[in-house]
Amino acid sequence: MQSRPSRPPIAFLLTQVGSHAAGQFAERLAPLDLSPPHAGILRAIAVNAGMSQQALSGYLHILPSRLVTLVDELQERGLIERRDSPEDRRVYALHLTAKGQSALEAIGRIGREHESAVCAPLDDGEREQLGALLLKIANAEGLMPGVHPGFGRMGPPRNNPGTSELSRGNGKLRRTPRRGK
Amino acid sequence: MQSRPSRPPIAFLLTQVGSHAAGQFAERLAPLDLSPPHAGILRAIAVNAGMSQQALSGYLHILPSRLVTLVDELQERGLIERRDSPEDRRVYALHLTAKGQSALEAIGRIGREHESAVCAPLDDGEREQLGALLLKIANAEGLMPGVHPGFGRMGPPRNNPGTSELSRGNGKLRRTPRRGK
DNA sequence: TATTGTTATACTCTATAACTATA
DNA sequence: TATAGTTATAGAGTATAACAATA
Repeated sequence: MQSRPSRPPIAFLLTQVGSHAAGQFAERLAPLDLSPPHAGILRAIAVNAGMSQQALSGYLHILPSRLVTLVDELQERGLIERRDSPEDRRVYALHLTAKGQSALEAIGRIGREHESAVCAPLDDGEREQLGALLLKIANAEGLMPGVHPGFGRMGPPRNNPGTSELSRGNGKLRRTPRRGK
Repeated sequence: MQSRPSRPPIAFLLTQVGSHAAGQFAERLAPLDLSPPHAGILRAIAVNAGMSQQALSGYLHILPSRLVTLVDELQERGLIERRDSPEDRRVYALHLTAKGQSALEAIGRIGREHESAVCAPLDDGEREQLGALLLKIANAEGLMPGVHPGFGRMGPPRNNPGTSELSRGNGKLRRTPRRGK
């Protein structure tokens, strides 16, 4: 009886390869000085222009409190705008700027590069197979089509923590609240 | 010309499904009050009994400073021992206890459950295919067979942060250093 | 009273530097 | 001087509570 070479469990391979792919994507995004959550936000706003931060929070499963920071960063860099919603003075309507549009296109190019790199060892038939199998699992688990994975910390190598161009930096963002009673 | 239904990019599916699988595994592990890094450490020590914390750090890509805490937690719960190394008084030789052995067996059972759950929507042939395709990518990326993915924060739902049974708790662990000059 | 965006706070993980004991 | 284990500290993500403005 010849024992077939045992393969690692599929669940383990999925976690390992998925985590690696996520890290690679974050690294490829780093030159744009954007993180995966930033990219996810830009994409969501492009698809659904004018959406509120609450809606975005629910869609991307990012907590509202964290969204404030991420949206601030994108706004400071001129990629998105917070416009006042005409009907409800509590909410912001989020929109891409022209600069945000071209950033999104750059992200698209990086995404295609990334896809090629990840799939490099597979031929066309194998890619077709793998896509179908993964989609089957994703559907069974009830995962949403455009909705990202866990963005939180599986990101890029934080080599110089705190030296990022991102992070804080405050120059009058956000609406001025109504004064007076 | 009929457009085929476009599938999400494979890289994206990998990240999404992999992250979800990792989260599920962490949840299944939670009843044992163990985290994925704990499980990885127990497994590594079982395979390579007597290894040092440095070796473990390199093997699992967990920083030595973080390993101290994780090893402390496993030792407090009687799953592993830090034995003095006879040749070099600086290093600890890490060993599983009997309790650690049975914990590892419980982890194995959970791992098999997890594997079944993840692969539930696939038949035997599809599992074979998927395993082969993932392994091809993992090899191309130079990922090590037993070596974990990014354990860091894609874990279980931290519902009551700080109320975990784990975490701190100090009752004389570790060697007493040589006194006197 | 409920909701949107926001601030404040606590905990965890990551990463680096520095320290102690030993080599 | 170099190394193993440890401690200290800073940064970033997660999560919850609370608050002001508005509904």
